[in-house]
Amino acid sequence: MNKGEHTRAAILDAALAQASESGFESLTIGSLAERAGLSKSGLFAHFGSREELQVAAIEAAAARFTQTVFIPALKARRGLPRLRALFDHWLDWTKRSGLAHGCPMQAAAVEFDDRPGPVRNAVIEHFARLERELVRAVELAIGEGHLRTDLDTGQFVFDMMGVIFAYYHNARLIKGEKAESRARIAFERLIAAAVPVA
Amino acid sequence: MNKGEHTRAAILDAALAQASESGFESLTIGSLAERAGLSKSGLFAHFGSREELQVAAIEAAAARFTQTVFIPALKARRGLPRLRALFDHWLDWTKRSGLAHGCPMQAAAVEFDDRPGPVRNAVIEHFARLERELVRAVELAIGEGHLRTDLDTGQFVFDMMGVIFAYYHNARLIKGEKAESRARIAFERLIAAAVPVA
DNA sequence: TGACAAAAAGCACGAACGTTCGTATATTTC
DNA sequence: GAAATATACGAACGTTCGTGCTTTTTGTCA
Repeated sequence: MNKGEHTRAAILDAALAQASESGFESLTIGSLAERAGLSKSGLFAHFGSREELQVAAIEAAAARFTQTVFIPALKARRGLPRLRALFDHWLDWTKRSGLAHGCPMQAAAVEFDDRPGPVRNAVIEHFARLERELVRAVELAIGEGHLRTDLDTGQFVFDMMGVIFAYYHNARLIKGEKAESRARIAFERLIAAAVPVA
Repeated sequence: MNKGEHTRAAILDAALAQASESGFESLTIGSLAERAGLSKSGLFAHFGSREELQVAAIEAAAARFTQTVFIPALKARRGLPRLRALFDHWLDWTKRSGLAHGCPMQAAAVEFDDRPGPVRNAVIEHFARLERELVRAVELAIGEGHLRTDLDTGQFVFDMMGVIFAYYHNARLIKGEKAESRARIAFERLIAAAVPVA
């Protein structure tokens, strides 16, 4: 890896940490340069603009999400076990990837949902891909006979995401200790309602 | 109402609209003054600081939420009908209260969940109150015999919030047309699992 | 209507914003 | 080792940030 690519990666690491703490809007050139131990101009040279930096940060977050949630889940047997693994890894992916202060993707989703532009497009793309992958995982579970053949896969994924969102809200804002157990209960009930009858 | 109180209310109206569009971080004195048709200093005089302005905006949003969601729901019969009314009003409260670009509370929750201070406290207080009220509504439904007596009320509220969050995510970022129908299906399934057996 | 208070504007400040530029220092390539 | 390129820096740009002070306008009420 080049020197340049290396520092660029280090910058994006710092950017993700900062976005996790205080959101993407807080991702200013100055503060990020200080955190990364670079001058403003030195950092700026790696990206053509602040917007490009934000897009790069989104993409880095997406890559890390894939690495932390999807790749490890492939080790589980396809079908329901893999779906459960996806859920498990998703629950604690921020902790596991050093972003303990919150999911940068969710922050970006809320901050940019009404601001058209490249950043918003990147966020939308990530969530669209995520949804596709989840639907596919559910379909695989159906194919394995683990879930009902008449299951509304889109609805299942919708419900699953709701559980995750509620978990993050509860765990991060309210600091509720029951957040995790409640999330697991909710997910298990989703599954219970989706398994074949008898 | 005094002139001062009147303009103060107008400022907070503008603040909520702006927070709905672009989040609380975008709530700068300058841009808000322009939107409200005041000078920076004229607006600033109504609040001692930007932070106080943000807190006031949170409280204004909370008040509007109560006005739009809770108060109208009191017209429904207590118990399950009122719970359904709460859900319905919650789903479209942003549209109904002129904040079509997103729930300012959710924006604040995500932006401030890791930034201690008065703003964060105000957000936490609102959600704590909201949760208490919801739990109470569920308990009322149990008391009326509409829901199971052994229902875990905290879990039910957790699940309900998940549905709402998934709805807002889906409707606002992805612009999914199915968001509302899926939210209703999910909520009805929550209720179906919570009604007394036979 | 005149006096006094309240409200808004005007003006200025230091700091931080994103961005550009010229220059120095590493690093790579020959 | 020399030439070429990559990488980083420091200074400065115009703008906007939040926030003080002072002055002017506007309401309010005796």
